[in-house]
Amino acid sequence: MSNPVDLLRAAGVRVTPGRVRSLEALQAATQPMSHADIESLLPDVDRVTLYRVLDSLVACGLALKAVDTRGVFRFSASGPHRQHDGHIHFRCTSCGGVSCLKAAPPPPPKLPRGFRLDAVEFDVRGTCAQCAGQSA
Amino acid sequence: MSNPVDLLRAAGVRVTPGRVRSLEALQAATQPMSHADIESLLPDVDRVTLYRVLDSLVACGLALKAVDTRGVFRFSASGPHRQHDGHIHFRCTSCGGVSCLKAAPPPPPKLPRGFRLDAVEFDVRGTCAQCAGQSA
DNA sequence: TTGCAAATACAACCAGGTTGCAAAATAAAG
DNA sequence: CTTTATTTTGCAACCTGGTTGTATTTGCAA
Repeated sequence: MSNPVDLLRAAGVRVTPGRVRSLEALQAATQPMSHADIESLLPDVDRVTLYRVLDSLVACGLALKAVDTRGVFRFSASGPHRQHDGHIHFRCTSCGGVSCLKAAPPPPPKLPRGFRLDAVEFDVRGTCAQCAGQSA
Repeated sequence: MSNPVDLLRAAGVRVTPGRVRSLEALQAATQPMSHADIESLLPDVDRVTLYRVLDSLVACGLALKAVDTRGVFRFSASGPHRQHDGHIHFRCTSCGGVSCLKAAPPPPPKLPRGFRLDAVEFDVRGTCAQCAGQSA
């Protein structure tokens, strides 16, 4: 049951063409996509509507939002099993690719009084085997 | 020898008022600062000049540039003491601010064969005490 | 002191993202 | 199948952070 319509219904939000198509696009993607990426895939969806659709998907937990190194937001479908929670990401600075490492992330540190924890992200940056081989 | 003028000279770049004052501001700061933060501290420095000054400091290794959770660039002095190396950053998803936690970062994980490590970043995201208090 | 490369100020511009509001569409009740 | 309350869409305008072009000024080395 991972088809967009059911997911949207289960999340308790209205099922609209824009949401269905955006969610399909996110699910089909192999990398987090920027607003511009998705817009070029769905040229007949209004620019502003797309911003709001993406935010609504994030709000109901069906998508994740993060900033890339240039300060641009990128969105990805957050699968039913929260598959990107609980392990470490390796980001290749050469090809931009993301690999998942098997190792478990470290435990969250203690926070000062009053701080509220949402998420921890352990990002490891470097050069992946392929790119390292090519430059050698 | 950590005064701005000497640092700039040692880095082989021209010593200008804008660079000296910006570097002083970065050194005095306890957190990475956005362009807007620095601008409000140095109101008589031109906006565009400040952008170029900050980029020049990054280019010659005297400052570090990173994006916060809202996609805004933040700058910090990369002193000889590398004060932002060796501890964890907390990024507030509400105000975009960055705080330094006392805890030491976890050791880097083992990488698959052929992968080359450049840097690890342990990012903790959530709501800082100030923002949490306001929303309550 | 002079000459020139590098830095500054200012205006215009650009990209990504947000806001306000009228018109259209969803989904639930009758 | 209608009606109705509420969301969502589409469009225009707007905002913030950041960049580019260029004439003028400044740092600094000869």
